[in-house]
Amino acid sequence: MLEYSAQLDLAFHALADGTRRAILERLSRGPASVSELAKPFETSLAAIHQHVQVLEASGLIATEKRGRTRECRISAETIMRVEHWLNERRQLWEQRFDRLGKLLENNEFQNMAGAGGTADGGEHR
Amino acid sequence: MLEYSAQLDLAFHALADGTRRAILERLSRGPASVSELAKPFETSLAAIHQHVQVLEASGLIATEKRGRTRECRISAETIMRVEHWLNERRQLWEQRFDRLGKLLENNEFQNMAGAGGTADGGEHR
DNA sequence: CGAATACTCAAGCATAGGCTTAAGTAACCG
DNA sequence: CGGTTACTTAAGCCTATGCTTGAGTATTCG
Repeated sequence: MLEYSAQLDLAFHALADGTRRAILERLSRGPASVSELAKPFETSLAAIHQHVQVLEASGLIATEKRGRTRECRISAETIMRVEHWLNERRQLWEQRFDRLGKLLENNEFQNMAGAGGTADGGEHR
Repeated sequence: MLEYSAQLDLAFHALADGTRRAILERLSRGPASVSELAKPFETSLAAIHQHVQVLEASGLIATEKRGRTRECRISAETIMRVEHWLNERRQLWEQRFDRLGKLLENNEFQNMAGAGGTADGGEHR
């Protein structure tokens, strides 16, 4: 199994392309074959096939060959992992922001009896 | 202002690199200068500076020059936009999955009086 | 069986990415 | 003022990406 960071590399890289995101949007509405996925685009089928391969390697989709068509469908796990990573960072940041907010509030109370304070809650480093 | 899709391109691309994600992790714990960000890595300061530029262009961080140092800090908006996009896709997918689940349940009830059905809830296309 | 369909694979090509080294440039420090 | 610090810029290099075209290969249909 790939290490966590390498998985995120693949997933974020896969998501960093508008065509691939459009494919995901299509698939979030239900499974489709490669040529169905290709229809909305002007690029070649081979190019879409390559995008599908990138998406599958990232774990964002899963595919299965049925006869001569390949059915592609969204896979939940990876998108959840990505959301989880983002969520953790954001929460860390928000916690810090809340603490900073409270600090500033306290400063304001203190400053009510003094002169205008700095705009920056200097707890840097 | 950049169009939405181009913003996502930049953000996901910025997130698709382990070094840049590590920088974000560091910054989610509080602002830092470029050389502080560079310390944990073996790469050159110039390389880290380039990563910082990519992150800033994506909107994931904001920076401000103070004297001869540049203070870098997380910026919330973009990370929230990215989470929002992922969340929407996942919800679409989950809705579909729920409907499919209910369909399969119904099939099971129907199949209790009949023979073994197909494993696939064939509502494809 | 033979044609059409639906990928699949392999080269080749142009651009973008990430890194390095080697200069700058702009504050600070003594 | 001169040296150190902290970026900043530029050039070059090598790899990775995304796309195309031109073959395959496997299925399905008449």
